[in-house]
Amino acid sequence: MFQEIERTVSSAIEREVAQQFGLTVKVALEQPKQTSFGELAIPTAFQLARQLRRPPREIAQSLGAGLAHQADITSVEIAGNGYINVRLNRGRYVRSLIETRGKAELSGAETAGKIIVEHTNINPNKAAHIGHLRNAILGDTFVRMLRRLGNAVEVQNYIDNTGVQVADVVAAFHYLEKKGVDDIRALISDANLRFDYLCWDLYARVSAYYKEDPAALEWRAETLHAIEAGHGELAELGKIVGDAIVELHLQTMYRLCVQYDLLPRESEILHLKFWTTAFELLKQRGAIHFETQGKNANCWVMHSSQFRGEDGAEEDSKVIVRSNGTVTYVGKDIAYQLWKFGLLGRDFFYRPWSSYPDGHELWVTTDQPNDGNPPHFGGAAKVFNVIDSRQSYLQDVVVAGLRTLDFNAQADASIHFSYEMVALSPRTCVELGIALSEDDKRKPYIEVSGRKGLGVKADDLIDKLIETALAEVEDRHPEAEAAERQDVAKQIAVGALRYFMLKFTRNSVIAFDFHEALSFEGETGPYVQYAAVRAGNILRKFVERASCLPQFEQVLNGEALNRWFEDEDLWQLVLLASKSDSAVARAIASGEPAHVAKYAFQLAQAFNNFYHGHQVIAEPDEQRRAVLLWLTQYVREQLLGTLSVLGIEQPPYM
RNA sequence: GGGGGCGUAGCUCAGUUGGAUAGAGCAUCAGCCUUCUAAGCUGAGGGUCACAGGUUCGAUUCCUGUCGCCCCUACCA
Repeated sequence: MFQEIERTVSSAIEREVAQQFGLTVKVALEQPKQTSFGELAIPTAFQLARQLRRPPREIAQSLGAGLAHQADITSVEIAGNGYINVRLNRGRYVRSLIETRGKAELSGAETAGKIIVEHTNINPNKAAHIGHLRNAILGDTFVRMLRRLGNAVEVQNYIDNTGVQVADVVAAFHYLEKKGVDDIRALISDANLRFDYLCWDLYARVSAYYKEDPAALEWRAETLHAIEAGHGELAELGKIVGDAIVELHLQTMYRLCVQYDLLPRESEILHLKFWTTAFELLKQRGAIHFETQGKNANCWVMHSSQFRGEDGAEEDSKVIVRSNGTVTYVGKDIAYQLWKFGLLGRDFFYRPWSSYPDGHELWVTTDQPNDGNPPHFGGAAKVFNVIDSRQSYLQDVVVAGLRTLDFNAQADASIHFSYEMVALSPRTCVELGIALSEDDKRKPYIEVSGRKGLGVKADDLIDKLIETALAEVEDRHPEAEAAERQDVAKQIAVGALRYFMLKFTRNSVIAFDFHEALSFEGETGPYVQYAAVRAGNILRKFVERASCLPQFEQVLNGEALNRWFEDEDLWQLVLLASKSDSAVARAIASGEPAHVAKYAFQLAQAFNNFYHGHQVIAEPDEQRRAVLLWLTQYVREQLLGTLSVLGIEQPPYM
């Protein structure tokens, strides 16, 4: 609704500018600094002042005059040096909110064609940690944002099941632990241990072992070769370990309401010759060269001038094919990126991996034809890769690959949706029993390291959050059934975690702190959930006592609404609540899911304010009571809609 | 050395493409539960927007320089 008005107003001003001054401008609207200035502020006069060499105030006056006759607007004022401040007709505005209730208000897809969002992408060789949570929650929320505005989105979770990290754990099982296929199968099916946790420790052990005995790195090379070839016991082990851990990762993410459409696997990129095809293309185009001397001798490399500009030094070149003939991750990623845009001329085979409880099917790539009827995957118009900012160099290489192959439009449509890492606060390290040097203690944060086994596992954190939430729930609702309390605690825990990961903007390093993450007060997910629960309680209790809600559409006409919404607090609340889609649109434009989180918090805060200032059920005036009830219901719906964009559920009680 | 990011209240962070009196949470202090649940609300204190220049009607925002911190610069990803 708000967006509609914004569009009307900005195009009206654009028309005025064209008519009066013969100029074409794009009018951006602002929110006035103070609510008393009105609902919309137009700064266009400042923009034109320079070009027209006239005082901004004068221009504003002349532009504003053209707006005044609009039915949705009650007044247009020129303020300050040249702002045009617009006040909306409150009754009309609220009336149309009541009338459009329930009708979907899609503001139009941002992109024509399919959008692929790739996120999570955890190496399937150990348990997920909090850094992976940030990736998945950021990616999943961005997907929900895009879908909310009507975009067609496909979610892919790329599985690097043939890379060095998997190879290291397989080598550890085989060479260090002397375990075979049957032993590993037994470990995976053992209900008394967590296979991904076991691999977490094993990965740290083998990494330390390599450091002490570099000759053992031969194991890695051997294993990588076997996995790439797809034959022998090492390859078999790789498959078993990878699949088992992928399933555990999916379960972890599902706890946080994160779902995927497709698991594209690196093994198929190799076995279906995706890489071979891409390799030929890259060679033909001269995108990569075979190095005969220097430190990269016998490797196929991409010269840094292609992704770093002309002055890139020779030694900054990126190895695509190693001297032993195996492909690096980047090489496979170029092939994958080409496939995402439908540029490779090849496709995967697919089979269902599993079904989510809501019936949604998750597919995985295979190298053999299968039964079943997979949807059409790939062929996107735009691709978002949710990958941490430390890998921006590699993402540049991938895009440079596309560009060298003359796929410029697709290179431009390849977006590295980057975010900063999740590190640990020194205080949290101490709590975890991690020894810190004097230098470390002075640092603002400590980087986690999978190789050192240093970090907080995702499931441990989720468990701890649930435990903390459960204590609160039991305290408040001792009468409720245990299973139900557990569900509520889980919803609160997930709300807290998702909000925590979303409240920071993407390029801010999160210094993870248990104390902060476990907080359910202030700017947190549970705060927002609590506001929604309170709104629900009012409506529920009212219905319990009065049997049903008033017929708002009949009881509340525009004239009455105009009168009741002279109350500034009520008006500001409904206005803010009506901006939820606008908030999502802005957040997509800026690429910041944090903006949606912030909006949710502000709306919850405004409602909590209202809650304290107004008695809804006890309101004696029948019409005013209807206004308050409608407002409660409307805010609740907008709050729940926003929470669902954030992937946060509403508990039945708190 | 090269590339990128950051520096805003005691702490953690927002700040809408340059705009009106720089905001929030936490922490601290002082208040508010016989009410639709206090996971809440009200109020107070707390700022040289790292520093110095520049661009202009106007700079936390853009440019240059300085200082400090972080990441990348692997035949790991």
